[in-house]
Amino acid sequence: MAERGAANAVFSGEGLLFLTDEQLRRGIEAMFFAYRGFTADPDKILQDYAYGRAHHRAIHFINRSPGTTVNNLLTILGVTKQSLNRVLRTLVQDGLVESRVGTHDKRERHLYLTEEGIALERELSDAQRARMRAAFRAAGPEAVAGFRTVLEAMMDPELRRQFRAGPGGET
Amino acid sequence: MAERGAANAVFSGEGLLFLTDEQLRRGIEAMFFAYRGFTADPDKILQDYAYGRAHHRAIHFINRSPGTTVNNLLTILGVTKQSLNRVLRTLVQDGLVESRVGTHDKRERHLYLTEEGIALERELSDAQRARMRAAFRAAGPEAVAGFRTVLEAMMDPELRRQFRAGPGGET
DNA sequence: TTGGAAAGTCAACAAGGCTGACATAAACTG
DNA sequence: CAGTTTATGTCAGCCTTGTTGACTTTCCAA
Repeated sequence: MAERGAANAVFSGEGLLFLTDEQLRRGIEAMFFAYRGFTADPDKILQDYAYGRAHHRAIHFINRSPGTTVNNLLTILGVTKQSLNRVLRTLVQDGLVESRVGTHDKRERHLYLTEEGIALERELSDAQRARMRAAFRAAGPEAVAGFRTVLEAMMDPELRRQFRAGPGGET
Repeated sequence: MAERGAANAVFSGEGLLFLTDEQLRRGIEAMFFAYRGFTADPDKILQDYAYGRAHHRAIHFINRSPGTTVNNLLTILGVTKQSLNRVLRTLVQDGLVESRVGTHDKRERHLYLTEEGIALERELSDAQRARMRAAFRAAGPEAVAGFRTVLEAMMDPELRRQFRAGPGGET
């Protein structure tokens, strides 16, 4: 296919970046292949525990924000409560997650990782961080900054807000 | 290029980038949230056709490499042939994909998009490219270069090879 | 020419999304 | 206080998409 000209070009101090359909297709495939690598290591570990990605996500965000409520988790994960509940139930039953009734508001359940939960979280995130660290080192600091900038720009506005707010910000 | 500082730091001309666990966690979450945005638009369109992400992936890679075989697709998609076959069957039945018996090797099926398949591919990729284009424009050319560098570094080596080879290269 | 390998298909099962309906307890509101 | 809303949990059932196992057809090499 022919490259499109001015309509899809962005000028920078260093040169011209053509946002041709072909360039964008490369970006799309890069996301697809990279995400596979991104999840590969945790997925392998999870098999040994008979858990899936859904469990990993729950464990990750409970670890990030100990004491977070079910509702907070629902917002961040973007799944239905039935879906999350199924996962949460097995994690509580297996003793990886503790669910405490709220003190302020007794309707809420505050979620914490147990010692065992923390151990699995560490095993999973060690693997994932190792790959991320290797990629960041190989790519260099400026590439990492660009990586983050583009990823942020790709998020839905509401998710971007959540992301920027960080662990403390999910009221 | 970067020098190593302390165990988790990388030095660059512009400053110190600490690869602390916290920084890496931010990178991990950025991938998670960005992938959600990345798939959001096509997912919405696919609902109208009662298709899923698996159909999108098949359509994408058949469009990228017309005449590719089922086996080629399997390698790229990283699923079992049974899983792919189910998706392919519905696409063929619905008249979006044509499957031609190989001339050279009659065991092989060569896959092509029909006119209708091309139309859906365009609708899906237009949506996905629009978001990618907006993100690339907002982030700027240097960020885009960094984005690609990090994503490549995150891929499994075999997938990275596939990615770099591009449409012509999946022998 | 025959046995194994490769490509593809069909069947059945599991994980993890989804919706809808409903229950309970706590908090809030008029 | 009565009625409503909110937070959570649960049951039932459906769909997509991953898996393994068994099978057919085709190709190729000993």
